[in-house]
Amino acid sequence: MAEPAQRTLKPRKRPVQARSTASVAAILEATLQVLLEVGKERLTTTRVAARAGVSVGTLYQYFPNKSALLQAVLRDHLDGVARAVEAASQAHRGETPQAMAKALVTAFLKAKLSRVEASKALYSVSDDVDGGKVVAEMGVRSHAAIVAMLKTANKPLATRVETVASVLQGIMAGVSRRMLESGYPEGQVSSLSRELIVVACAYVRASC
Amino acid sequence: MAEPAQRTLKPRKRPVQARSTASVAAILEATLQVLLEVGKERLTTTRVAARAGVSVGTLYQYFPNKSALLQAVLRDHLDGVARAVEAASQAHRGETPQAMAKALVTAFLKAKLSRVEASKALYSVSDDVDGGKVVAEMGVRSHAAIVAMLKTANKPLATRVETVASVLQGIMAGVSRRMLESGYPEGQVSSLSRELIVVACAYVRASC
DNA sequence: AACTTAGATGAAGAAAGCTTCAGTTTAGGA
DNA sequence: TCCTAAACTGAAGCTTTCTTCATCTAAGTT
Repeated sequence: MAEPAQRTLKPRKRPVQARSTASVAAILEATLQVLLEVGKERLTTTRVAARAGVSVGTLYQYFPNKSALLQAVLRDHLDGVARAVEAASQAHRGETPQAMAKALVTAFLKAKLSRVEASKALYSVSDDVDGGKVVAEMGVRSHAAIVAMLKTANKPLATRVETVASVLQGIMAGVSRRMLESGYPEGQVSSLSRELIVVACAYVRASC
Repeated sequence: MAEPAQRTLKPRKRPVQARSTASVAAILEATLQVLLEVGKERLTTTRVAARAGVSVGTLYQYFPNKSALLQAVLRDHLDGVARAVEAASQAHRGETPQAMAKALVTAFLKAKLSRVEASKALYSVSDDVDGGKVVAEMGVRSHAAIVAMLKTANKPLATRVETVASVLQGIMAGVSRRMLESGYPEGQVSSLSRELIVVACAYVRASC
C-alpha cells in the first residue's frame, strides 16, 4: 500500500575525498557510454559499474537507484543547454526579434552539438517517467528566459511572447532532434543548422 | 548465448473467426488505455489482457511478445498520420509552396488531434528501441510524399526540396509535441495550431 | 603506530514480469 | 448431432536485473 519509495533522490552520500569524486565522475561517464553502446533497454547498473571500473555497491553509494542515475546524467546535459539559452537571452536584450531568434538558435545548437553523442544517447532516457520531469523542468527554465528576452524587444511582437517562446522551443527541439536522429550524413547537420536559423527568423518576422 | 529472438514479428496467428478479430481489437484498444492510465513503465502484458477482458495466453496468440504489441499500436497510429500527409501531398500538387505548407500542416494536425489521447500516450513508446524503427519508417514515408509534392511547386524553391521537407517535418513534430505535452490549457491547442501554420508558411516563403 | 571514518566490494536475496503449454471451451461444417 | 479446428485459459517456470549489507581496504588524524 505504501506508495512508492521516492524515485527522485539526492545522492545518497556526498563525495568528500578525492577518490570518491572520481568514482562519481566515472560512473556518470560510464552511464553515457553504455547508453550509447547498448541502449537504454540493456543498460544495467552492473554493466555501468563494470564500465566505470567500480563495483555495483559503489554505484549505489551515490545513486539511490537506477532511475536516479539516469536522471542525473540527463539533468547534467540539459542543464548545459538551459544555461546556454539563459546566457543568450540575457545577452541580447533590447535587440530586434530577429537578432534574438538568431542568437537563441545559435546558442542552443552550439550547446547541443558540443556533445552530439550524449544528446543522441539521452533521447531514449528523456521519455521515461523519470526523464519526463527533468525535461519539463529544463523546458520551463528556458521558456522563462526566452520570454524575458522577448519582452525587451525594441520592436513589439503582434503575438503573445509566451506563445512565440513556446513555438521557438518547439521548433528548436523538433528540428534538432530530426537532425541528430537522421544518422546525419555529415553535411546534413550544418545544412539544417542554417535552416533552423532561417525558420526562427522567418517566424518572428512574420509575428511582428 | 543465442542472441536473436526476433523482436519484430508478424502476428503469430491470423484471426479467422469473428471472436478472435474482436479479441485483437480489444487488446490493441486496451494497450492504449493502459498506456494512458499507468504509463509504459507499469504496462504489463497481464494488465493489458485483463483490461481487454481476455487472458494473457490469448494475447500471446496474436502478438509474439510485449514489444510487438507496443509496435503494433504505435504503427496503427502513425500510419494514420502518414496517410493524411500522403493524401494532402497528393491533393496539392502544382500549387504555391505556401499553399502546400498550409495544407500539409492542416492535414497533419487534423490527424494528430483526432486522437489526442493516443498521441500523447504513444510518445513514451516511440523512443524505445523498437518504437524507433517504426517512427523512422513512417518518417521516411511522409518525407517521400512531401518531397514529391514540393517538386511540383509552381514557384521554384531556392533550397533543396529534401531539406525543406525535413525541416517541415521537424517543425511539425516539435511544435505539436510541445502542444500535446504541455498539459494543453484548452485554448493553447488552437493557438499553437495557428502558429504552426504561420511558421511553416513563413519558412517556405523565406526559401523561395 | 593506533585509531577512526570514508570508500569499495560483490555474492546473494528478492521482486517482477514475460512467456509457455497442457488442458478446456466454442464455433461451424459434414 | 458429431467432429475438427480455432480460441481461450491461467498457473507456474524462468530469466533478468535491481538492490542490500556484512566485510574489507584506504586515507587521514592524533
